Amino acid sequence: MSRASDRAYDHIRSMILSGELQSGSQIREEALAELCGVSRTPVRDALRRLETEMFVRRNESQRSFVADWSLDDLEDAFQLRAMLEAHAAKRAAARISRDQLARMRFHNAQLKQAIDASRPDVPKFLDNNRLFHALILEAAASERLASMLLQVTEQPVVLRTARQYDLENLRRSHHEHDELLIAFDNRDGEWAAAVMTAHIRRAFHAYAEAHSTNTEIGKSNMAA
Amino acid sequence: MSRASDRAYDHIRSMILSGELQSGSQIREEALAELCGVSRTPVRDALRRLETEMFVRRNESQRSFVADWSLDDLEDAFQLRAMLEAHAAKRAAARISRDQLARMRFHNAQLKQAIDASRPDVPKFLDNNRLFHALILEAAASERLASMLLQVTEQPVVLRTARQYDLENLRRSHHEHDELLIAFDNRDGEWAAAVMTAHIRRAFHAYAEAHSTNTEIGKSNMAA
DNA sequence: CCATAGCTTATTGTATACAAATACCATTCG
DNA sequence: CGAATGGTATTTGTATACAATAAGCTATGG
Repeated sequence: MSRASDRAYDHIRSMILSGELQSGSQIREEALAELCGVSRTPVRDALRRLETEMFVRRNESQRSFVADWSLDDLEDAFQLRAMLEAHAAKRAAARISRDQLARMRFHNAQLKQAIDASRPDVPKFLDNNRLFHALILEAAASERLASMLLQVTEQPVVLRTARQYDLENLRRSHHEHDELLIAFDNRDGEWAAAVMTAHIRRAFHAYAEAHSTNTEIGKSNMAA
Repeated sequence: MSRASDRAYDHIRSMILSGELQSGSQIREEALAELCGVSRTPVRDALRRLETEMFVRRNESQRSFVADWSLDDLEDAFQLRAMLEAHAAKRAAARISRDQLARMRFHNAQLKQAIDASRPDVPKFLDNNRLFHALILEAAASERLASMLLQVTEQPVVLRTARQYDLENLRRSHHEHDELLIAFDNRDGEWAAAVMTAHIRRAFHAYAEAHSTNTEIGKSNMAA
C-alpha cells in the first residue's frame, strides 16, 4: 500500500470524511494531485475507485464532485445493507467453521471489554465490530457479495453513523452479536438473517433519531 | 461514447464475451492497447471498470486475467440478482407512474410479438426484455441499487444465458412479466417481489439444466 | 436588456517516456 | 538434486506534455 494511487485514494477519502472537501463541491484532478503530492495519473485512478464507491459523483461532462447525501439516500443505503448483510448471515450459518465461530466470539468479547472499560474505548469497539462482521462475510464465501457490501458499508454517512452510537446502542450491538453467535451455533440461517436485519435497521434508526431535527444531511449545490 | 477508453472497454468486453480472450488467460495492457488501437492509458481505465464488473480479475501482484466462472459463481450471481431484482420490484410497486406502467406494457407486447413471429426474433426479445427490466429499475428510484444490479446482470455467463432460452422459456418470461404488471397495477410490492424472484430463479435453472453435463461454465463457448 | 456567437480559459483525456516492481531463468551452493 | 540467489526481461505504475472538450466570458446584434 505504498503505491501513489493508494495514498491518493486514502488521502482524498479522508478529506471527504473529515469534511475538508465539502460535500457537493467540485474537485479538480490537478488540485488533488498537489494536495496528495502525486501526479494526476494516480489521482485519476483514485477518483474512479471513489466513484464506484459513490464517494464521488461525476456529471455528464466528466467533472467530479464530492457526493452529497439526502436522508432518502441514507435510508436507501441502509436498506440495501440490511438486505445484503442478512443474506451474508444466512449463507454464513450454513458454512461457518468452528474456528471462525471462535474468532467471532473473541472479537465480540473484545468489543464488550471496550464498552465495559471505565472510559468506553470507541475505536477498539469499532475495530472489533468490523472484524466480527468481516468474519461473517468470510464465512458467507461470496466474493461478489463481499464487494457489494463494501459499497454500502464504506459510505461516508454510514461511517459517521457508527461514531455517533451512544453507550446504550453499543451494548445492544454486543447483545445482538451474541444472539447471532447462538443462531450460527444452531446453524439456523433464517434466525441469523432476522437478527442481522434487526441489527442493521436499529443502527439506521439510531442515526435518524440523532438527526431528526435536520431534514437534509448535505446541502445539495451540485451541478446536475 | 467516442472516447478511447470507452472504445477500449467495449472492445475488450466483446473479446471476452466472444471467447477471443480465453477465460483464465493473462491479459497485458500493452497487447490490449495495440488490439484496441489506443495507448495504455485508456486501456487501464477500461480494465479497472471491467475489474469492478468482475469480467477481469487481478492477482496480488497486479497482473490481470480474464475471469473464469464455476457453476457456484454462477449460482451465486443469480442468487444476488434475484434478491436485488425482487427488492427493485418491491420498491417499484410503491412508486411506479402510469406512464412507466404504459411503457412496460408496450415493451412486453413487443416482446410477445418477437416470440409469436413465424421465426422468433431473439434480439428483439432481448432488447425489449432489457427495456422492461430497466423501467422497473427506473421506477425503483435507487441509483445504488441500479449500479449493483448492473454488476450481476452484465456478467458474461449471465448474458450468454439469455440466448439459450428455448421458446417455452421465452413464453414463460412473457407471462411472468404480465403478472408483474398486474402486481404493479395493484401496488402489491410483496407480490411483485415474489414474481420477480421466481422469474430470475427460473432463468437460472433453465441455464443450469441446459448445461448439466458440463461441470464448468467458463470453458464452454456456447455464445449465440 | 436578453440571447447568442465566438473567443479564452479551465479541466479532463490520451500518448509516451521513464521508474518501479515482479516474474522468469540460469547459475551456484549446500 | 534441490533450494536459494542474482541478474535480466516483462509488466505495471507514475509523471509529464500535449490534445480535446467543456465552461465561462465578452462583445455584438436583435
